[in-house]
Amino acid sequence: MPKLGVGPIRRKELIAATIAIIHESSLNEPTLAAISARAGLSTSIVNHYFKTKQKLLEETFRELAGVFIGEFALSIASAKTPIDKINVIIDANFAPSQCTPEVVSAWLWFWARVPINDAFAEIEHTVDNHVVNEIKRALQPLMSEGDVEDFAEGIMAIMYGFWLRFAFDPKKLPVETACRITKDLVASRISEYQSDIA
Amino acid sequence: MPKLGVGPIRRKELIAATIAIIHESSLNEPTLAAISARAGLSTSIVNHYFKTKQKLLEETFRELAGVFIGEFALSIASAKTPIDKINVIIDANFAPSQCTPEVVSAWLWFWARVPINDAFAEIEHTVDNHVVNEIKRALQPLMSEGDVEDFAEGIMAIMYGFWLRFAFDPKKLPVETACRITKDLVASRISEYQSDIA
Amino acid sequence: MPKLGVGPIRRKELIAATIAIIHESSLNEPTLAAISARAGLSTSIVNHYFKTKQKLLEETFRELAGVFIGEFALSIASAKTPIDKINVIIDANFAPSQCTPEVVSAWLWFWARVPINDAFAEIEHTVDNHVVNEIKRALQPLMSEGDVEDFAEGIMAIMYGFWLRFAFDPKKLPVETACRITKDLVASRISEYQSDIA
Amino acid sequence: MPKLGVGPIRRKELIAATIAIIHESSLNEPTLAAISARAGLSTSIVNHYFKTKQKLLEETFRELAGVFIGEFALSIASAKTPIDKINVIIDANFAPSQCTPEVVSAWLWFWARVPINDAFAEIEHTVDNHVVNEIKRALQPLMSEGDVEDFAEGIMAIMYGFWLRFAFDPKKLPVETACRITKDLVASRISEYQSDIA
DNA sequence: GATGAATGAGGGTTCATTCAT
DNA sequence: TATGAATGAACCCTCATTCAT
Repeated sequence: MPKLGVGPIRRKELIAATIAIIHESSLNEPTLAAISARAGLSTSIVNHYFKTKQKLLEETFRELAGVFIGEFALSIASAKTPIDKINVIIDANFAPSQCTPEVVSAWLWFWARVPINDAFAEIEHTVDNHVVNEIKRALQPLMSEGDVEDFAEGIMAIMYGFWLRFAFDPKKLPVETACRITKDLVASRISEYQSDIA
Repeated sequence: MPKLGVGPIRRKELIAATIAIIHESSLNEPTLAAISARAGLSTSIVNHYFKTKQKLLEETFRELAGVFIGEFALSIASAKTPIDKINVIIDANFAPSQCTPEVVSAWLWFWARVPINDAFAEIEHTVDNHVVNEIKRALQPLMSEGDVEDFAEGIMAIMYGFWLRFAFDPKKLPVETACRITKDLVASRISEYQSDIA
Repeated sequence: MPKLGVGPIRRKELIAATIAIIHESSLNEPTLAAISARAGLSTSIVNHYFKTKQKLLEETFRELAGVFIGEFALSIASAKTPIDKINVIIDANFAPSQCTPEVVSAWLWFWARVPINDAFAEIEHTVDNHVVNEIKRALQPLMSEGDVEDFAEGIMAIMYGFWLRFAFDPKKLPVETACRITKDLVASRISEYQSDIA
Repeated sequence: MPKLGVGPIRRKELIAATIAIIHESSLNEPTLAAISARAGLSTSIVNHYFKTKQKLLEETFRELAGVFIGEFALSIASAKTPIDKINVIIDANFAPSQCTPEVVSAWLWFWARVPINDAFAEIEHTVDNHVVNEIKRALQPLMSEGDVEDFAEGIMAIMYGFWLRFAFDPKKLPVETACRITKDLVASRISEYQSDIA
C-alpha cells in the first residue's frame, strides 16, 4: 500500500473541510478562513495546495461527483429487470454517502453555481448525463420514447426534492423512508402505465 | 383607489430587483450594489427605505410568501373531492407566479438561510405549516394517518424537485409538464393505494 | 413683549438639542439625525434654518459663550476687595448654568476643536481673554506681575479640572463643594503669599 | 533579550499612530485610514493585528494606563513624609511622558468615552482607583477622613485642569511651572490647615 | 415653514490573494 | 512544507447635503 505524502492528506482534509463549511454556512459562499480553520491550518495553505479558492472548490466538486458515480456504477450491473434497474438507480441516489446534510448542501451549492461557473458546469453536466442515461436505458423496455423522457424527469424531481429536505428540513425525514416512497411512486406509475397499455 | 406615493413604488422596485439579483447571482449573497443598480438607484436608497439589507430581504421574503399564500387561498375552496383538492394544491404550487426561475431561486435562497436567520425562519414556518396542513386535510378521507404523513412528504418532494429544475436547469422543463407529471404520479399512487385496500 | 416667530423658536430648540446630544454622545461628533430627532423635527430642517451643520454648531457655541459672559458680567461690579473679586469670578465659573454635565460637555467639545476650527477659535479666544483679564485685574493689587500670571493659570486650572469632573465623573461632586475647595485653595495661597512678603 | 518579531513592532507603531491621530483630530473619532496612513501601512493591517478598531483603541488605552501606572509606582516608595509623598504623586502626574499634548489628548478622549464604552471604563476605573488611593494614603496622617476626600478631589482637579491646558492651549504652559504651581497650592493649603488645627 | 427623496463621500470590516520567509 | 505579513477590492452602513415639493 503506497504511503501518502503529506500533500494528498492535506488536500483531502481541506476538501472535507470545504464540504462541512458549505453546509454550515447555509449556501453562503464558504470563506477560506472558515475552511482552513476547520482543517486546523492557516489560510495560506490553500494557495499552497490549490493555488486558488476556485481550484479548491473544483476539486471538491470533482470529489463529490466521483463518489456519486462510484455508488452508481457498483450496483447497476447486477440488476436484471427494468424495475430492478430503476430501483438500483434509486438506491444509488439515496446511498448513505449521498444523503448526509453536508453532502447534499454541497451538491446544491455547486449545482446552483453551474450557470455562472463553467468548471462546475462541466462536472455537473457529466454526472447529469450519466444518471439520466441510465434511467432512460432502464425505462426503454417499458414505454415509448416520449414517455421515457417525462418519466425520467419525474423520478429525478422526486429525488432532488427529497435531497432538498435532507439538507434543510429539521424534521430529518429518514433516508429509507424517502427511498421507499420514491420506489412506491415509481412502481405505481409503471404498473398503471402498463395496465393503460393493455 | 389610493395613489401610491413614490415611497411604496420604490419599495416594490427594490424588492423586485432583489428577487432578480438573487437569481442572477446563483444563490450567492445578493449585494446592495447589484440590487440598487438593477433598480436604477443609488446604494444609499436602501438605507432610506429599508434601513438595512436584512430588512429589505425580510420584506422580499414576506412579499414572496404573501403571493404564494394568495395563490393557494384562491382556489382551495372550490374543490370538492379529495383528488380535486390535491390537484388544486398542486396547481397552486405550479402557478405561473411561483415557477419563474427568479421566484424559485429566491425561495431556495431564503429557504437555505432559514437555519441561520430567525426572521426568515418565522416566515418560512408559517408558509410551510399552511401548505402541509392543506395537503393533509385533503388526504385524510383517503388513507390512514401514518400514510397521510408519508404521502404528503412525497408530494412535497416532487414539487420541490421540480422547482429546483425550474430554477437551474437550462432545459427549461415546461411548468405544465411538471404539473401533469406530478398529478399523474399522485393519482397513480392513490388509485393503487385504494385497490390495495380493497 | 415681542412675539417670537416660529423661526427663532426652532433655532433655540435646535441649539438646545445640539448641546444635549453633544453630551450624550460623549464628545463624539453629534449627528444631525440625533439632533433633529431630539428636537422632534426632520433632518432637513437644519439646512432650512442654519444652512450647514457648522453654522448650527457655531450658533450653539455663541449661545454658550454669551450665557457665560452674562453670568460673569452680572456680579463682577459689586465686588470690592481683591479677594471678593476673585470669589465672584469663581462663583461665576461655578454658576449653575455653567456646571450641568451637558453644558460642560459642550464647552469641552468646542474647546477641543478650537485648533482645527477657526470659527470656534475666535469665539473661544474672546471668552478666554475676558476671563483671564478679569482674574488678572483682581489679582494685580495683591502681587507682582509675574506672580499674577502664575496665579491666574493655577486658578483657571482648578476650575477647568472641576469642570472635567462635572462632565464625566459619575461621583457627581457637588458644585458647591468644588466652589468651596477652589476658594479655600486660592485663599490659602494668597494668605501665604502675603505672609511671605511680610 | 528577546528579539521582537515584526508583529509586536507593528502593534507598537499602530498604537503610537493612534495616539498621534487622536490628538491631531481634536477629540474627533480617529479613523483607521488616518491611523494606518500615519503608520505608513494599509487600512487592512488593523484587522490583521488587532481584529477591530475597538480592540486597537483598547490596546492603546491599556498602553497609556500601563505607562502612567509605571511612572507612579517607581517613585512612590522612596518618599518619607506626607508632603514628600504628595509631591512624588504630583511629579508622577506631571512626568514628561504624561504631559505631551498627544498623550493628554488621548487620555481625554478615552476618558470622555468611559460612559459609553465598557472596556474603556474598566481600564479607567483601575487607574483612577490606584491614584486616588495613593493620594488618600499620603494625606491620612495629616487630616481627618472627610477632609482627605475633599483635598484629594482638589488636587486631582488642579492636575486635570493643567492637563487640559497641555492638550489644547497654544500658550504651552511649561510642565515645570504647572508642577510648581500645583505643589505650591497644595503646600499652602496643608500648612494653613495645620495652623487651623493648632 | 417643513419634509421626504436621493445621493456621494467616507467609515469599518471581510476576504482572497501575493509574497517573503 | 507551512505560515505570517500585507494589501486592495468589495461589502454594508452612516451621514451631511441638495433638491423638489
